[in-house]
Amino acid sequence: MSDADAAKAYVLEDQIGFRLRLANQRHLEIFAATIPDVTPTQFATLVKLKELGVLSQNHLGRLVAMDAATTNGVVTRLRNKGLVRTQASTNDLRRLEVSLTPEGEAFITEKMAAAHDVSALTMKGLTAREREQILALLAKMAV
Amino acid sequence: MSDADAAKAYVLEDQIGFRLRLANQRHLEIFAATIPDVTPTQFATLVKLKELGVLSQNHLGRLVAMDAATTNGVVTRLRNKGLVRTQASTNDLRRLEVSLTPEGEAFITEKMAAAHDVSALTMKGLTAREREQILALLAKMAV
DNA sequence: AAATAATAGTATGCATACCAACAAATTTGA
DNA sequence: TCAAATTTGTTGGTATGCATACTATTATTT
Repeated sequence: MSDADAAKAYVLEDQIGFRLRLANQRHLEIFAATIPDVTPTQFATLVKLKELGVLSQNHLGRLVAMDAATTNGVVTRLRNKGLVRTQASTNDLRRLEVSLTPEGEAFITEKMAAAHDVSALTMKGLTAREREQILALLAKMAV
Repeated sequence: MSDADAAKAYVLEDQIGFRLRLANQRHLEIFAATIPDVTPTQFATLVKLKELGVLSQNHLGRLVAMDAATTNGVVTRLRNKGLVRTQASTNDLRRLEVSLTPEGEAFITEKMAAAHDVSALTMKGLTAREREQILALLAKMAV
């Protein structure tokens, strides 16, 4: 193979998209084993509500980086689990205000340590320095 | 906040799972804009077929890191697009042999440069050194 | 040879995740 | 003021991605 061809070789396993997908798969697996009650997206939604209190559904979705359609489904499932409640806004009749139920509050508080474990387990094979590096590089990439 | 509490702070945006999800979102967006005809998973499947020729459906799925149910759907869609064909194996009646059609061959060849562009664009904000680092760290993480 | 285990593929259900189209309400601008 | 643009939320469609359950076939073990 000439140098010109070598530069063009496409090795699937070496592509950033493929490796991101594998890393994501691993993280999802660890999350499901550690916190089986909710999904990572659902947990992220609860964390934001815990942090900021009452939020409109769309605003909440933006904070968790989900589009409106996805947010709708996530909120519905959290409501079915009794972790979240919704209420029409009086100020703006378009808005649906989402907030934690007492059960949701208790759940997120109880699972905090487990959530830390998930992050630690996902990066288990990396040194402290490497963990900082990958977090920084991912942030830089996803500007 | 005390030091003990500080050690427990859970900032959603700093978690590996959240950043992986954002990076993946960015990659999917770039891929869809650059190669709108197929998805990253479908493309990966075509790449493996181009590389190895005829493969059983399950084997193909393992090479692309998809479970059997997912692989089934991907192959069905690629077949509907005319890029892939399937044929029952004569050796092993359980097996379904998957291979590229001439259209699939032409497609994957034609889109090779674009696929390289996707990877480059996804890591656009990183230096050459940083690109190597993130690829190495992701591989190390997803052992 | 018969029973058991393992593998390949299919089908269904659930959960993201995005797009596009739509209706209702609010904000903006001429 | 009032029409246009924007925002909010919903719905339907498509595509992973996993779990589970099931059939058919092949391999292994007794």
